[in-house]
Amino acid sequence: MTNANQQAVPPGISRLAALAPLTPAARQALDLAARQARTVKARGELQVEGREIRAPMILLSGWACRAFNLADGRRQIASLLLPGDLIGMYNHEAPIANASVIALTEVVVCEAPQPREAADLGGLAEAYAISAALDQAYLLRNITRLGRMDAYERIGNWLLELRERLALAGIGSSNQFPMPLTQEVMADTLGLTSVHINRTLQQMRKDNLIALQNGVITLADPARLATLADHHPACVTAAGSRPEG
Amino acid sequence: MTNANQQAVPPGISRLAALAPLTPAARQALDLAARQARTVKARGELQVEGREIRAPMILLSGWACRAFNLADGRRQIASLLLPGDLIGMYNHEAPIANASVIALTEVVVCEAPQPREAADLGGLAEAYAISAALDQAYLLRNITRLGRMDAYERIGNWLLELRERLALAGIGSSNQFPMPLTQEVMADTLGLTSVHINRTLQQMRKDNLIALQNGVITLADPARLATLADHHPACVTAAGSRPEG
DNA sequence: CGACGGTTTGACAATCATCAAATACAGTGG
DNA sequence: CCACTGTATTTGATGATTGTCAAACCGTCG
Repeated sequence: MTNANQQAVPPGISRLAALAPLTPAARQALDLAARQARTVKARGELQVEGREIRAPMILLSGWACRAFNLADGRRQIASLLLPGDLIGMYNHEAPIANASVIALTEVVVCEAPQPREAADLGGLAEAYAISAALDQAYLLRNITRLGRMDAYERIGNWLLELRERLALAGIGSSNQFPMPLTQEVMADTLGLTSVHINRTLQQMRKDNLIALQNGVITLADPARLATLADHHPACVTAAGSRPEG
Repeated sequence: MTNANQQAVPPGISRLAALAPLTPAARQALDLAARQARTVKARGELQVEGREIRAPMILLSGWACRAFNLADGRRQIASLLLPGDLIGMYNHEAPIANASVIALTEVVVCEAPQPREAADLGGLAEAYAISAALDQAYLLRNITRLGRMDAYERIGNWLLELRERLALAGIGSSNQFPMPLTQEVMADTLGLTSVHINRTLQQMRKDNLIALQNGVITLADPARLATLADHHPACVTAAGSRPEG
């Protein structure tokens, strides 16, 4: 049963399963879809702004983003897409992509199974809905970061958010996780320049808040960082203790 | 048939009807819901961050926002809510508000009818879905504004977006619309200070791009402004020429 | 008239961007 | 194994956009 293409269970599937209890049928639909996976190299376009969306996708592994380019070359990454995130999932007819989706690392994606069939396919629709709500919550947080936080806070807050999101997909531990992004990409995500990212990261290292080795970031004192950067975990449903506290 | 509580058709209903073709039944459900309207004064809270959402609402008239407060008093308005916008509409169980929703002017809201009954209730679900997609599109744009535009561009881009959104609800004309917000609220929306908003608005007046009298803003040259501020209208569906060009 | 919220103005400070170059690092080919 | 190339990180010097603080002004309302 092990799939040659990937590890036993791609992180993306783990995340969806963690969002809502799935029936065996739903789980099977996901596994089946994941078997039809497609690999895209870093910098590849998963979705083109303004173009009609053929089918929604699940990001099984790797990092991607929704990006915008201004006329003069400035770029803003509106959100990062991590394993388990849905790409181009809309509930209306003939949806058009409202952003370009770009692979930041090599990524693996598959088509997202439609939950409509067979009485909701057991919680799949619920998982999608929770994923959508989380997506929105993180967009709102990103707006707050960009609008009202300084560079130091932005980075700190953002790192804690990454930890939280990656944890859902079973990636990383309580105080460290992979960081495959260049400082330039971080800059485009946080609305800063790569030079300023670099200097601020150095400061955070001096302050013994973070450490970075071999593409793995370590948060030395997440609690203190959370206070400094005004971070609170996202929570979108009161049902069970499902998403996380 | 005219409703004592409101004008014949509240702008919020017009917008939803403009998003997707509604069957008479759907239309009737909306009109019925609108009759149970509730008025909230400026500064009133429509939704409290972290609290469970009882029922989704439609903003029938007036302006509101989704706001965040940082520990030290800084505030960020993540998005404005205009007539026809949906408040707290999620598709999962026991949703929790991920932001505070605050009335910026006196607003009128009603409960949003559930589209699930009776075979989708004729396009109501479609209208909701398109509204959700537009909401997301505008969040992404706001992120781009905050992350990569200077004060002048932010304001210009934002004004054009307001014009576009208000037009859907039948509010304003091709080059002017009401502006009930204080410069302080504009500042919290655009990630600036009210002082800087004030100075930048003055500059835009000198440049003959905008004029402001009695709470009505006039865009003297929307095309030039669109070029300066890198603005492109939002489009979320390829179906018909529905939302707008 | 006085109080109040909002706008406007001025002087100054600070964060962050810009420009340019040096350094480190990884992969490639000789 | 070592130059070689390209990308990413780091550093320095300088300037611009925007924030901060404080006060004046203005219209409205009681």
